[in-house]
Amino acid sequence: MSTDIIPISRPLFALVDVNNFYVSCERAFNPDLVNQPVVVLSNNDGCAVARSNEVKALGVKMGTPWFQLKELAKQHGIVALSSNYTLYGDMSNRVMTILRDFSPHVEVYSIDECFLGLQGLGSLWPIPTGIGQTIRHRIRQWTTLPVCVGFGTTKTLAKLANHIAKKQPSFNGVCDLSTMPHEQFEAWLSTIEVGEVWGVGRQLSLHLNAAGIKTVQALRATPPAWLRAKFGVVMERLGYELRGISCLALEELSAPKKQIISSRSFGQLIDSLTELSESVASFTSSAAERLRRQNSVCNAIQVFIQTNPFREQDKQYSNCMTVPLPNASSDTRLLVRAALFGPKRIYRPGYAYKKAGVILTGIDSAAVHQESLFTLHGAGNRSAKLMSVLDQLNQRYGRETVAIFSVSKNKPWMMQQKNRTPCYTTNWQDVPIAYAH
DNA sequence: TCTGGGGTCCTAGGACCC
DNA sequence: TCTGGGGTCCTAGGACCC
Repeated sequence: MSTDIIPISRPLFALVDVNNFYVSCERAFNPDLVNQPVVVLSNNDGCAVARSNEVKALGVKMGTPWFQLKELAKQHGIVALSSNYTLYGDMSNRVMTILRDFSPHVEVYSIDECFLGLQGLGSLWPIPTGIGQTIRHRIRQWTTLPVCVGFGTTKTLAKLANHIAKKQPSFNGVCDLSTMPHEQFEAWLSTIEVGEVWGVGRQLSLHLNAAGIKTVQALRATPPAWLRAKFGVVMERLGYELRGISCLALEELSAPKKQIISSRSFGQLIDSLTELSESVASFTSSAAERLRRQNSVCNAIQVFIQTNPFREQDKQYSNCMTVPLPNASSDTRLLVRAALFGPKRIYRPGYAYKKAGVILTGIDSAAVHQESLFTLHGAGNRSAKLMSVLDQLNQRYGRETVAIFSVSKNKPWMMQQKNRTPCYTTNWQDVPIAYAH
């Protein structure tokens, strides 16, 4: 069979990935950075979250704290830049827009990665590497960004192909595993460590290695049923995907988020409740903005605070609390007001806080599989009932002793002296601080 | 002394991704 | 001195139901 015609029925995926994305974005607007060793730093200039090839060649790992790099930076003239996420988001949109010209089936996987579904487009793009080079050329020309393209009959294989395209200069940025002769295919897989496979992280690598599975080829040769028995359904799926049986579909419609997190490490340690509350208010309002953008409502906010775990000499403390909203809402003022009960309850004086954040949960009730205390639909009955239960309890035991922390169908409440998260209470004002400990 | 089985709902925690 | 900020999915196990 000729390899340059793709049968209509055959699934084919492409993964397009921008090289060193944040660094490449910075270079687009400052050509002096080209060919220079460059890193982009995280919030507070804490860690290197993007590295140019020159920096990678120096052995700098992703996420290395900047203070550990300063000496190396001085030696090699590494340029360090603070991150500019507005810029990166804008550049990302431009790339995705260009990619939509190549296929109607697009899954934006992350800020710098995109899957294209090419099934049925064989007559339009008979040779995958051809479309790959066209994509590279056009994105380079229109945005200056360098990309690599990988093709495979499953998403996992397309990811792997992209990895090969990046590492092996001979591929010129485009690798097609779908038409590669079998011996060559196996040969490549045998050179790649199992940890490079999408979905195999540090822990799984260790366990796979212990079982004698060290290369991608070895993983591919392992019977999926055995993988399932030993590692679970996720690894089984990976096994099939590596064998060219597609288990992961293209997700063209981005589903609304099931939780929205807003959190930050502080540049300086914070010890006052006032400052903590201000941060929590600002986190909540930015999370609420994202909530409204996806047309969701939220019925519980988790607030968390913690000290700096890296300072082992300090007294450590971390705590969190889930604050319910009886009526689900996306109104910033309501959400902030509710969220502010969190720090009030869990704050302990005498600690130096390093990080805080909020998590909006119970959002988009149709998509949430676990039921929260107050759901948007039918909130009336249930929360009214709960309120009355709580009132009775409060009368009976006194307001000092009762908080509702767990609710299910046939067990409407439980008393809890010392709460664990999530702590649900319908009467924030009156639950004494001690119970939030 | 004997001490079910199948199902649901919920949570905590672990692992992974970029 | 200085150590990111988002997310997802899966599993085990407890509580509860009939």
